[in-house]
Parts: sequence; C-alpha cells; structure tokens
Amino acid sequence: MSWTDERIDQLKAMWERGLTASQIAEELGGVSRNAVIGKAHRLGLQSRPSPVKANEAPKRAAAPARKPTPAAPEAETPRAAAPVSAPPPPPRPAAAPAAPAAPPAAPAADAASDAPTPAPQPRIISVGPGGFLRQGPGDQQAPIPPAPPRRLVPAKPSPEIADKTSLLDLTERICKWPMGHPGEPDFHFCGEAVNPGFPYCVEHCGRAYQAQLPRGTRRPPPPMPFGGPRVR
DNA sequence: CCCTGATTCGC
DNA sequence: GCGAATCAGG
Repeated sequence: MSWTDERIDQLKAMWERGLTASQIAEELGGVSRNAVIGKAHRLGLQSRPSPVKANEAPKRAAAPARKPTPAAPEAETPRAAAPVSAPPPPPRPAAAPAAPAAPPAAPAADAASDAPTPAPQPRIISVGPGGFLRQGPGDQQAPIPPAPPRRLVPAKPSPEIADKTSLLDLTERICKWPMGHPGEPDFHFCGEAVNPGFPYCVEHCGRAYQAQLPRGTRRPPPPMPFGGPRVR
C-alpha cells in the first residue's frame, strides 16, 4: 500500500481525533503501526502525548537505538548541558469540555432551613428567537462554548451489543469463534485470548481442530460453528 | 505480558 | 520517503 492523498487525509483526521497509531493502521489497512507513526511524523503531525516522553532532559544521553557505532563512541555532543529546568509541559487540553459551569450556588440568602446543597439544580436559561441561549445579566457564562471545530467522521464505535465481541473488536489475538448466527442482533465472537498461533482460544481450537481418527471410527459430529445449520 | 509513541537508519 | 527494528514508559 502507498500513501495516497486520500489515505494521508484519513491518517491526519484520525491522528488528530486522537486515535492510536495501531487503530489508525488497522483502519487504513495495509500498513503497520510503525508506518503510521513514521508517516505522521514526516507529515509533521507530531506532538500527542507520548507515554515515553514524560521527561525531556537527557537530550542525547541514551537511546542510540540501533547501530551503536562500535568504532568511536566518544563522539559526544555535550551541548545543552543545562541543569535541566524542566520546560513547561506541552499544553494538553485533554478532551471532553463537558460540565464546565459551576453552579453559582446562591450563598448568602440561605439561612434557617436545611437542605444546604440544592446544587444539582439546573440553571434556567431562555432561548431567544434564533435558537441562541439567552443569559441573565449576572451570568458570566461565555456565550460561545468551546464549539469544537471537530470534523465529523463516521462513528466507528458502532452501537454494538454490550460486552459482546463484535467484528470490529477482532484482532490477531482474539478468539474469532462465532457465537450465534450472523445477521442476528446478538451475533458476536468468542473474544477470549487466542491459543497462540491459532485464530481461536484453546477451547475452540479443540473444536476446530480434531485429531485424525482411525478409519471406521465414527463418532457423533461435533457441533458446527454458528450453532449448526439453521432450523426453519 | 500487553500497550503506547519516538527514533534511527537501511533501503 | 518509507517502515522495521528498537527503545522506553505505562
């Protein structure tokens, strides 16, 4: 597979959406996780919190990766020997700007009665003639919430049956033994960890792979996948 | 073990 | 430019 404009666009979109390199690679198909990361960097899509990037002092100290250059390891570049003043971490706005406004929680006027925390009372706001939210004079709420410029992308996490392993969940090491009948609402896959080297878990490998029996030996056929032929 | 992204470097 | 191999942190 090559990096066509279209695939690059998809990569960019997913990368910016926060999908992991693995997910993106799986989505695009034909490329590895490394390919995705490599491409992303070449595109200048860097950043994104790396699990291994928390600290950033050592500069050049460790990580000669491959090719230790056995000849002259003394070619160091002692520059930037600054006493390490951890530079401000890259801004990480995280996600979900949900639940921003802290209820003003009327303080003073309380008194007397109990129920000191009527907090979970939703603010009453009116809707103006254009659909905008009208605010009271005292409201300091920003009229324009984060308004995510997010580009709309087809939702991948499809509304699947709870806890069931769907087709989209299958990976190299998840048992692909079908449970139920394809097309039915509760059709899913086993989902157990596979027996290494096989597409099924140990239990289902036992079903999928039968020892060759001596001729003449007949035994009741094991139940087929999908629970056997449909009975209608 | 699994995962993650970063980096290097032969091709 | 590409991506496998490797590193390194969670």
